[in-house]
Amino acid sequence: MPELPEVESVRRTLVDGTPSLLGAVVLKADILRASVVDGLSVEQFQQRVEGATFDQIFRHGKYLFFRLKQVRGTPFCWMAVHLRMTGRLFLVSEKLAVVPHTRFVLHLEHHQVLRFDDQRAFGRVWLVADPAEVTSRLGPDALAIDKSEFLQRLSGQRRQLKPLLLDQSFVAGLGNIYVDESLFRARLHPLRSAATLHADERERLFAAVHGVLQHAVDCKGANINGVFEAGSFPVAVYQRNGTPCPVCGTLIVKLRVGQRGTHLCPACQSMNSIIAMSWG
DNA sequence: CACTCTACCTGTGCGC
DNA sequence: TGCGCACAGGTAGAGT
Repeated sequence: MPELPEVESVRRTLVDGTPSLLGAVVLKADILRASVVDGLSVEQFQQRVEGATFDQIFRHGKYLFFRLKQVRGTPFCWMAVHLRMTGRLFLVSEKLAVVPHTRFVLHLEHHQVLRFDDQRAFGRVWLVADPAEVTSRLGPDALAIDKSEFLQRLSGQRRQLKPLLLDQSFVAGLGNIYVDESLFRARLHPLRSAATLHADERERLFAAVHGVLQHAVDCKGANINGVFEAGSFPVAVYQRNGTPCPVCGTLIVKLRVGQRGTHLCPACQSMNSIIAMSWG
């Protein structure tokens, strides 16, 4: 499940790798599954991408945006990519152009290809004139947001912390793994209403989100049962139900919150303050 | 507004 | 061995 740290790791690899995607010219676009292209036809996608040059890449939340300098029509367009559950982007030799779950391949100069694989086929690619067409629906990037803005956005919120942090219009980039890890680090129960948080708990939440994401970026993402082989971020609670809490040794438990598996330490992340409030 | 549910996908792992 | 099924989860959109 690529979330902000994994997507950032992809971006850095494409920008800083050898060769870099920056400066690469698209010779040909092969779409192996039409549904990967969203909002325009495969033919339109090919027509606009072929001949174009990658000249900028940035990330917002879990989206990657690639600026393409075009040869005809408007000077630039943007290719937006969301990896969703199982999507992966690689810059590799054209000898490795297709594997069983390859969804599209952009053939580049020098026998390189940008390859998009996606076992579950939820991932999507769009072409937009302006990234704001996508980012306007999103909150600030969860790693870029500073404390004052985070606290400002948190004030007035009354929703439970788990669905709130998963909501990409609140902050963009957290998914199920890093929400559970952030709430564990903040010692906050996922069912707590944001309205019940004291000032010190609000600051703890910001510090936890920022600290978890920064650490995970430094680790090039997580490693869940070997799924993200590139990353080495050690999860404390995610899918670790039945194992001891790394802080207190209490067994990690799993709940369902909304439709999501939710993992926590029942001792470190107690609901005591809520119970105390209800006892008045 | 807040929430719940469904659809979109497919590999995995379980019980029988 | 193999079948059926629940499950994993990000997001959009519909419904309560």
